[in-house]
Amino acid sequence: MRTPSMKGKATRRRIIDAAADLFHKQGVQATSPQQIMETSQTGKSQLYHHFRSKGGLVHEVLQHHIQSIREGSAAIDYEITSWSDLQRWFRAHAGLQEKYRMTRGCPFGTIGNEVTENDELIRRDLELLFEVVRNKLAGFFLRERTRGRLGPGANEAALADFCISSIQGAMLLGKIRRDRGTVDLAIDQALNYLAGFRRSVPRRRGSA
Amino acid sequence: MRTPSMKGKATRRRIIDAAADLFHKQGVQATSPQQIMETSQTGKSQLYHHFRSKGGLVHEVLQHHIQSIREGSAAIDYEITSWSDLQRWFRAHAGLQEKYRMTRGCPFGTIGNEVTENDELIRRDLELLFEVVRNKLAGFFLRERTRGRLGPGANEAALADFCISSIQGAMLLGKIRRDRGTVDLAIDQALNYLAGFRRSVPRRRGSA
DNA sequence: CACGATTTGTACCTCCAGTTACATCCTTGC
DNA sequence: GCAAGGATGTAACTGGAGGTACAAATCGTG
Repeated sequence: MRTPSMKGKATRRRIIDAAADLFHKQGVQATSPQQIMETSQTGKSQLYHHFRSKGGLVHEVLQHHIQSIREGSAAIDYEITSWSDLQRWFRAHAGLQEKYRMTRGCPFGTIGNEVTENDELIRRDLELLFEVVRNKLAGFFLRERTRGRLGPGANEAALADFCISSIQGAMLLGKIRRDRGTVDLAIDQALNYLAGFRRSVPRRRGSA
Repeated sequence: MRTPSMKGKATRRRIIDAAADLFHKQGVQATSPQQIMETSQTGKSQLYHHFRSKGGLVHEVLQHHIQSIREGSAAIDYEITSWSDLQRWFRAHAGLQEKYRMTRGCPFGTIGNEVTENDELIRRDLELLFEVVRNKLAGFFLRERTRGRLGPGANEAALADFCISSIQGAMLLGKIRRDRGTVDLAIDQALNYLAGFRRSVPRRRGSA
């Protein structure tokens, strides 16, 4: 495996995409090599040529997710620069879920849920993934504070975590109930809470 | 199977307890009949004598959870009659998680996350379970409103769902990070939000 | 105690997840 | 245009998940 070549990279990519979708749909445990092969139109040899094992594939899928978030090519936009962006970020999750007729949860949460005491490597991948997300959100809150648009009494990381865990809980409940209304309501409440920290910029006059 | 007898009931109970714990620990998919047999000190014949299939066992485990919640014998107390009870309810979840060294999530959420489009029966069980929980919480909020201790602008069911999804999200993130601090912070924020709806009872004077 | 029903033990079976081995076909850099 | 090694096809293997069959034991009730 010295120079990975075009065709190879394409195959590898197809496998990752297929696996990511299947993991999202039914979780890691419930997804067999067979299904991944069929969905990605590949054979067993490709699978094990490009990836050490199923666990290795999970790792690569998560790395791919992380990369997508970082470079802004993910299904959801994590570049938040305004409160309405934040709203959009929340609502995009509900939209994603609806796209799958409320039968799926969060792609990351679904995998995270399956982590056990023995999956230390996967757990760390997920930890990193959620840290990237948190940083995106916390970055926004920090900028808002800098501009005087954020009230006191909460730190940025905590607010970011609140966003993440709210959306995770909402999507889980939404999937169990197969009901978008549940998700929308939960999002409304989260936004409601966050709005409490919002400060309108004082008319430019007294500096302070 | 006309008259289930003492010994039989005990065995059945051991199996359900073992399965519930294993499902909580590692999820349904990752739990094999073998493991359930070992943990519950039973043989394969008992398993399939008392339960139709693995799916049937999952169903019975969930029914057992529902029953436990209803009759107040669950690991967590759902009888909420005061705001401090509500606080305790939240914190009990963090406590439960810590008991397992932050390696597990919520017993119900863990199963719920594994539900797919094809598990309609299990999904319904979980839907019911979460409705029972919601009713417990909503009941409290309703009583508070009746007594004039709840501000306007939110309905009881929505607040109850907010509690549930907050705790679900928090426990998932806590498990991924293996960090209780995350959970505690998330709970603080949820309580913070809820506190905004709390009204102190007006001095008993003007009726209305 | 006898009898039928319930409970348990033992053995077996099928299927497929997950993986490896190896041969063959392609790519591509020189 | 030809090696070197990357990409793919085919076959096979192991282990265990999930479940069935049936006989033996045990219970509990008249």
